[in-house]
Order: sequence, then structure tokens, then C-alpha cells
Amino acid sequence: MTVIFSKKCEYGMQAVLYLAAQDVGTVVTAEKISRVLKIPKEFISKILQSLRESGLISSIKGKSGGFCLAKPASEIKLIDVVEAIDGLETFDCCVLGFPECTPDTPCPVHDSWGALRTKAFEMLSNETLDRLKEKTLKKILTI
Amino acid sequence: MTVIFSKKCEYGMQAVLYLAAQDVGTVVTAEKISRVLKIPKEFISKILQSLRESGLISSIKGKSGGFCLAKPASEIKLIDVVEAIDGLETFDCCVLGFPECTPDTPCPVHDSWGALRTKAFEMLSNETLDRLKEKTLKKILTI
DNA sequence: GTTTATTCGGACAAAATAATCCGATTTTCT
DNA sequence: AGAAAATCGGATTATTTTGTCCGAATAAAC
Repeated sequence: MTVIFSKKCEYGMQAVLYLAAQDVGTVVTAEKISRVLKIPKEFISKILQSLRESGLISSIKGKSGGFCLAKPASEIKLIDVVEAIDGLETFDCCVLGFPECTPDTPCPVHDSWGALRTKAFEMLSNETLDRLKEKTLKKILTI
Repeated sequence: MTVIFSKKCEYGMQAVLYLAAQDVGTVVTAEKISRVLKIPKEFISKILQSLRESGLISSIKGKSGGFCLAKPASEIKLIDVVEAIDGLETFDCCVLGFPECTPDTPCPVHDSWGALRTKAFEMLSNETLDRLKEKTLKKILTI
């Protein structure tokens, strides 16, 4: 069951949070991420590849290769992952599916949803990954 | 592009809002709903059938048949449509896709998302359809 | 230099969602 | 009674999303 984002995007956020929770310089294989987060290995591999193309993470090929953040965790936010995978269109779309839902031609819940949407966006763009490190480590223990 | 709910659910909400915007006693055909809301006819027909099974709307068979609300618009809320079509599971799921996201084993954004989720639920369960009638009629003119 | 463990890339398969088709039934109208 | 216009229900198709397979390239370890 997906709330707002695609499975790809959910898994991508989990993986990036996991990378951000590692000590700086650590390289993690797709296999390990798959095992820890219980995500199908081939699937998370693809997602990691696309996040590398987006420049959010880096990869190292060959034996003892793997993935790590492309920049400090203090410079990455969850919204960056959303943008790279699902795009930001979600934050422009009508929650009732009406076409052209704008301030001029609002749907019946346009205003109340607009406020929520803004808050959701803020939730994902205010905190950087380093500030979520503790919570991420705790959560991972329970998976 | 879907925000939170499936296309089925979005279309269902639109159709029910449209029915609620009619004068009491009016019966509307699937064909008309399809035309006004620009929803594929066969698809909205199926959705209307399932909403009838859920008891939210009534149908009249045969020539001059169609659909209408099963009870006064003042007794129906958008959340009822969501519950009938997508179910309420969305409001229990982790926005990052983590399993078992609970107060005991929260994901990194559990608290902030929890507040939002509550507000989203309220948005859909506070106002009844009759209170959205004006806005619905206005919006329909623009489709 | 061979083995081993990894990423990479492309094709493929499965499952879920969205949409369509068609014939049967029901009811109204002439 | 017969034609017309609607819902009903089941099967089917199309599209998108999710997940898998496999072989090639890369780089470290022995």
C-alpha cells in the first residue's frame, strides 16, 4: 500500500536515509541495502542506479564497490529524492483528480488541500538527512 | 497523475459530488456523468455500480434510469467514498513505506506525517457534500 | 593472471490498475 | 407488442508499475 509516492520512491528514500546514517566514507553494496531494508535486490539496484544518474549518490564499481551519498548528508533532503524519482508534479495535482485545479478554477477542497500540500512539501524539504540520522538508525533496528 | 487516491476513487468522489450538486430527486445517467466529468463511460459505470453496492448511491434500471444519492447530501462525506473504494488503509501507512510504522517503532518523519495525515482525514470527514455544492457547481462549469 | 564480488544495462516477466466490450436484463414510451 | 434507453455483470484488453534475469564490464584479492 502506497500513500503518496511510488514504491520506487519509497524505497529510494529508505535507501538514501540508510546511506546517510552510515559513517562518512562508508560504501554499502546493493545486496546489503536489500537485506537490511527488505527490498528486492534487483529492484533496489535499479533505483540506486537512477539515483546515481540524478547525482544524489555515487557508486564504486568492482569488488568492494557499492554506494554512498554524493555529498554530505547535511546537504540532502528527502524532497530531493522525491524530485529525482517521482518528480514534484504530485504537489501540483488536484487531490480529487479534477483537471486544471487552480486558484481561479478550484475544486471543492482546493484551499484546504493546498494548505496540507504545502505542509507536506515543507516536511520533506525542511530537514536535511543528517538530522534524521538517529531516528533512521533506530528504525532500521526494528525492520 | 494521482496524488493519494486511485483513479477509481478520484472519479468516484467527482461523481458523488456531482450527484450531490443536483436538485433532490434528480436522476443522472452514467452517460451524462461521463460526458460532464470527462470520464470514460464504461469506467465510471463500473465505479457507480460499486458505489451502489456500498450503499452510497442508488440506481434505477431501465429507460429513464440512472443514479442518485442513497441519502441526503447532508449525511455523506468524501471520506465515505474513499472508504468505499480505496479503503482507509492509506491513513495508517508509512509515507516512506517502512513496515510497522507505529509510535513505538516510528520512521524518521512519523510524527510530522502523523499530524498531516490527521488533517487530511479531517478535511475529508468534516464537511458534508451539501456544503460543497456551490463549489462543485462552479468547478463543473470549467471542465 | 585468475578468481571473486561487485555495478551496469538491457531485456523480460508478473502484478496491479485502468479502461473497454458485449450481451442480458429492466423499464419506459409509442 | 415492439423499440429504445438505461443498468448489470462478466470477460477481456491495455497500460503502468513492480519486480526479475542474465550477461558484460570493472576492480580488488589471492
